[in-house]
Amino acid sequence: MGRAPCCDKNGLKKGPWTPEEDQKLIDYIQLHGHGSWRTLPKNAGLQRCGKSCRLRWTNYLRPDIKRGRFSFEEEETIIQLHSVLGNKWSAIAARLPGRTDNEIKNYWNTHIRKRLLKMGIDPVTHSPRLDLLDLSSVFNSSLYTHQSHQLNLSRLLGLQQFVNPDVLRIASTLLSQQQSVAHQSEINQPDLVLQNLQVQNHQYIPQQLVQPSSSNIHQEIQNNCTTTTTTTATTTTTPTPACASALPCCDPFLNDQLVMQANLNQFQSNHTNFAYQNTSTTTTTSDHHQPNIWQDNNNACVGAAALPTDIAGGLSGLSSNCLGFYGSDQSSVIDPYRRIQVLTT
DNA sequence: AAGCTCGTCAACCGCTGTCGT
DNA sequence: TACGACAGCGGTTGACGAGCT
Repeated sequence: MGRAPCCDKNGLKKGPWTPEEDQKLIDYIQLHGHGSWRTLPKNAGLQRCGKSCRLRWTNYLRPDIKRGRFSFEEEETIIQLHSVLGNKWSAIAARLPGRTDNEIKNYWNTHIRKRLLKMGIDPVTHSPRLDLLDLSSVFNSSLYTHQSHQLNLSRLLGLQQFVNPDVLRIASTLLSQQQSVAHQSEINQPDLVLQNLQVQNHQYIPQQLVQPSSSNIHQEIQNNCTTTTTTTATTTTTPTPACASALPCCDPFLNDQLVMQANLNQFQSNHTNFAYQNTSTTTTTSDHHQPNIWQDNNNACVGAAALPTDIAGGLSGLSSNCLGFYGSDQSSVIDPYRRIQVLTT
């Protein structure tokens, strides 16, 4: 049983604010400041709870609030900050003058999050959702040489920065076992292996896709969100529960998975190589005429050009959008727009 | 024109952290 | 140290409008 809602007490009013109520609140705060929100509504002659007054003021009536659509720069900032801060909306809002946490949260959930999903990017981790990919496409393509029924181990090793190392180890073990069995029985049947690998890889986060620790913001988050325990033997840093959402993890959003799987299926049928399709694009982060990568899936593939060829080839059956977006260097993780610039100059 | 679906966003709910006693 | 009051935060809800059939 949670605490009773404060507005249920004393029959206080709920729901949308009227212009008269707004004016009362504005007048009172301009004269006296908000002081104690608990006592404010009574003093201001409002039939509202203090919580409701505070929310109305901070999210709507405050004079320094900037209203209207988010600019491209604001959107870019939100994405960058979210990649580091996670769902710390108030922390993000603190770095966007005139925007409230509520506004940013709404904008994220209704605009940005959907765009990322459409591109095959996990909006929580800001990394490609490899856990949703069909690994059979990997093993049925260039990783697995059909003629010889042998696994291309060099290419498999090239995957290690994207795939759970345990999965790779199991993959190499099982496939080598299977190769010997298949060789004996002349049966090539990787299905059981792939089923196992798919499950194993489901929760894995590629390490190089974790944000770099060089930025001040990231350092701040590390300071805020981790507890360090030192023993005589080791020093371990663990995320505090409150900050778990800010750290890369795979959330089980089933709807998201359905959306992304649909997109990945589309990508697998539409994109069979990593060649950058739009090399004429030249852009800078300060150029207001730069193409909006959220609106163009092909533009989001630019990072793939920088992938090592063995990896790119090995992943030819995977979503080029997923891998291309962040590429393989750290800068692209924190700033996808700068990534475009780097690759096109 | 009516009904339906979907997107948007203001507002609410409940939990957590902080501070004073 | 324990407890209560309060402020703030993040997730969720629901009203409303636009677009579609």
